Amino acid sequence: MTEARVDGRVQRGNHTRGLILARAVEIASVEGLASLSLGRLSTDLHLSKSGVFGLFGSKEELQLATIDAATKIYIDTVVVPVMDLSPGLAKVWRLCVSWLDYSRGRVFPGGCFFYAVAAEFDAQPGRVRETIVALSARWARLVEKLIDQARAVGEIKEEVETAQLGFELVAFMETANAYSVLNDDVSVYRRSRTAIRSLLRHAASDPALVPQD
Amino acid sequence: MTEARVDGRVQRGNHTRGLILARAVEIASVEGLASLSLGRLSTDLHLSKSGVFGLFGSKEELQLATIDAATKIYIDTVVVPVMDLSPGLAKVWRLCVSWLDYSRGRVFPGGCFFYAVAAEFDAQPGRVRETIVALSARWARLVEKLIDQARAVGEIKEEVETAQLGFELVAFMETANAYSVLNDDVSVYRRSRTAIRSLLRHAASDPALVPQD
DNA sequence: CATAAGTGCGATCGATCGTGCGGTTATTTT
DNA sequence: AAAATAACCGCACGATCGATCGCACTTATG
Repeated sequence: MTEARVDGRVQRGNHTRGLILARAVEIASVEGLASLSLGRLSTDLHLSKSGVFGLFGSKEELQLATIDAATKIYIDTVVVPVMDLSPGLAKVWRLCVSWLDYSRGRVFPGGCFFYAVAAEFDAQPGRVRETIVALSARWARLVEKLIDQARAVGEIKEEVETAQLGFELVAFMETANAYSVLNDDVSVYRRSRTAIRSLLRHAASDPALVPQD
Repeated sequence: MTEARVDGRVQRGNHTRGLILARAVEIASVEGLASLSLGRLSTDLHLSKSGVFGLFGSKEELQLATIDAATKIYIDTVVVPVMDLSPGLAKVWRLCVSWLDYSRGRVFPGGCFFYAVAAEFDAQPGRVRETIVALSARWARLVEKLIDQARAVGEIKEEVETAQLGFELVAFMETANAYSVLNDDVSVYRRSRTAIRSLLRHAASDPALVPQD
């Protein structure tokens, strides 16, 4: 504990970076990563524009850092609470419910951060898009991994295609988010749960394995 | 034919507006409506910035006109070719296939125009968002109308919920577009067709009513 | 024919954008 | 103690933004 520094040079920088990114994530989820402006951030946080700029080096680095900050929040909110469950259909269901709760709870004020930035950069080459592509693939792999685990414990029929089921589950989650944000309506999350439950029941070796709630 | 004017005052304006909007929908589908700039459009089309501005009156009017132009293309491409089919499950299927073809064919270079702009403005109040909300609702009503027609001719089980099935169909279409654009991969359209076919077969009073292709 | 209306251009405006430079201050390293 | 490093600021730059003029030209309307 003797080596613990109360407030060092780098510590202070990281703290400021955290403040900036917290605001940046909010703005980006509502108005997009392109609307992130140094002037706006510096004004909101009572910092100098050059100060904000210097902490990230460029606008693109700021955007990448914002994605990184959102990813940490996303993992903590959606993934971590589910990972200690034992493998099986219920775990797949819990992950979907966790995602829908994350979207409905507006962890990011504009709904799912990644839905917003993916739609924004999906056709614009560059490091931002590459980063989003990688995160999207990572999310798909996680869903498929839990499906395969459920199959491994005999809770999913052998003939079910993992990638196909994963696609369908993700489709219901993302569309619920999109519809809910656009129409400012939370009732669509019920529809999404219904659809997901139906999907899992059809895939299950025993329909009773899918939780009710 | 005596009253045919070669190039009148209003005609000329409408022609120029058409040229501008044709470029505008391309840009907006890739970079978003916010990236539509008067300077960019005027440079691309060899016009003056004030000339472009004067034809629309404001940036917001340009954005709304762009949405309107995209809507016309969308209806002609996706909806019209399907509307003369006789009501039934096959018509629902054809509409979905038509939409997937529209997305895959990159009628707009950035994929579905409305997916892009909806994600961009879904959390930003204003006339643009209101317009998108109305168009989204119109699309959902169309899908539901065809489902109800199919039920009326006895091709869909009575217990199937129209709005629920509509949500699920739209989810598979939109997610295919999103995934395809982000990953520059067309194989996901096969997945989407498989998912939609499965949905319709489960809803059908007789599974054989759903076309193979 | 006279007048109104619309297209289109050039110039210009205030604002905002990302970026760079120089300097001050506090902290870490040598 | 000296030097190096990083945070942070004030200032200014070139570029671009949406918007507003005045003006020339063409066409529609009375």
